[in-house]
Amino acid sequence: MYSFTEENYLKAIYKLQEQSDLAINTNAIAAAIQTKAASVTDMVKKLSEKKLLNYEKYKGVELTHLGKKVAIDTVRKHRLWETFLHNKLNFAWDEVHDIAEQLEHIQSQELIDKLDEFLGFPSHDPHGDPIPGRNGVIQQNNFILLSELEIGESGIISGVVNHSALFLQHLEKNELVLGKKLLVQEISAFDQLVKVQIDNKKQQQLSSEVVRNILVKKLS
Amino acid sequence: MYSFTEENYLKAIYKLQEQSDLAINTNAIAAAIQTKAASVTDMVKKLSEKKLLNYEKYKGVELTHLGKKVAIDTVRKHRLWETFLHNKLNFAWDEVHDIAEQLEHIQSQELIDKLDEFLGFPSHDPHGDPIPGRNGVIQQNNFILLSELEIGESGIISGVVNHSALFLQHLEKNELVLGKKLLVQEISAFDQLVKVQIDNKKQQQLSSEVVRNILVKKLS
DNA sequence: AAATATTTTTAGACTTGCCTAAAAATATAT
DNA sequence: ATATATTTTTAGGCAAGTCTAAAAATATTT
Repeated sequence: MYSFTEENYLKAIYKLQEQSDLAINTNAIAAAIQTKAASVTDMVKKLSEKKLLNYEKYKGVELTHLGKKVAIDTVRKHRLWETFLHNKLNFAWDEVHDIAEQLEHIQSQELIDKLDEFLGFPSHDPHGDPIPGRNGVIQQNNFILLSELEIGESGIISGVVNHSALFLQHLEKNELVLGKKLLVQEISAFDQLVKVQIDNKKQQQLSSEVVRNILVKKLS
Repeated sequence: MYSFTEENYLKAIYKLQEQSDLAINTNAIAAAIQTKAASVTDMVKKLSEKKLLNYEKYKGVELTHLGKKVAIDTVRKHRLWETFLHNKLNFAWDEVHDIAEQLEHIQSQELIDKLDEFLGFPSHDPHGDPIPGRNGVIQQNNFILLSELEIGESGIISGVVNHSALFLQHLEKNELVLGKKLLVQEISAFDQLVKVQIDNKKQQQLSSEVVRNILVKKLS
């Protein structure tokens, strides 16, 4: 139906559109997709002809309803494959992304439906990101940043902002994985280090870089 | 490492090489791969430059050790994915081929190793074809054609020669699936129809087209 | 408002893989 | 052995997707 490359462009534009409400410009797409602005111009013209996005010279692009549908479907496939790799094949959560980047382009609706069922219709991928449904609906999380918790408040680790392998490995090494409960005990006035207690047991100091990249489900 | 297209050429040439000991000519490859002879000439030149096969103008091609290794690895991936689709996702045995044709090109050694383990290191795919090991070794079957059994002999259905969806569906519809025991009871002198008894129960007449395409493991 | 800087697009070229049509080589028939 | 048929290769071209360098448009500064 749509090529590997087309799906990647649509997914990248979709993610840029989510991140900010500004018009999506050529350079931003080029940076996201690791290519050159000139190549992006070529490609958005083609995608525009296929009614996947609206493109006005020098103005930027915007996905059409169809383009958004294709993008979300690609995200769905990506996250289902990540879940498979993590839950069934025991890949660590920092290893699943690159392989899922390839698997997400396999063309077969039936495959995705059966994979979804095999995985037990998961709602979130190994990084806590919501998995869009068949219908394209994405259940919105009400997660907040760990850095937003006040002293005395607690939350369950439910996602990450930074998805880099380096950050994910760092979290894993420090037992900061999905499902852990964190209680904020102290926030240093001097260097903003946050002291948390993990699962009512051991205490740990977290840098502000870390607490700004962990999403938690706040416990009342 | 190698492109989708390169892997497909190598796999096709490998299979032709298995089927007959004749030199593999351009037209045969074109037919196998659904393309034109001129395109094959272009491609075999490139594969030859990459040391994946030996090519002499007007003489045909022959895989190098490296080319054979890549081909067998692609077959391994194909058959492991078919096994996954059938055993885990409940695809029928006639539905797995096309999806596996895509999945076999995913690049990740670790993925294949983990998939293999997840499946319990299967020795055969859903059609009874042997799955090459990590090392490229293919355990040879000693299966024979059902048509080779004499009256009074019996065997376990262990594979098929014809892999077409139509044939596979026909077998499924008639309970002629892997593992069934067949006892040859009668071979018509007139029309060569073979009467078999399935699993010591119901009897059935099989056309010579069918018996020439079923592989069985002969019972002593 | 003019000058400068930045962003975006165009132009032309490259690679991979495919095609058709024509030419060259090989195989087969008389 | 010559003529005919078949197979294979060459030549030239096309589409997708990428690139660099230059031109055009937009944005920013003074």
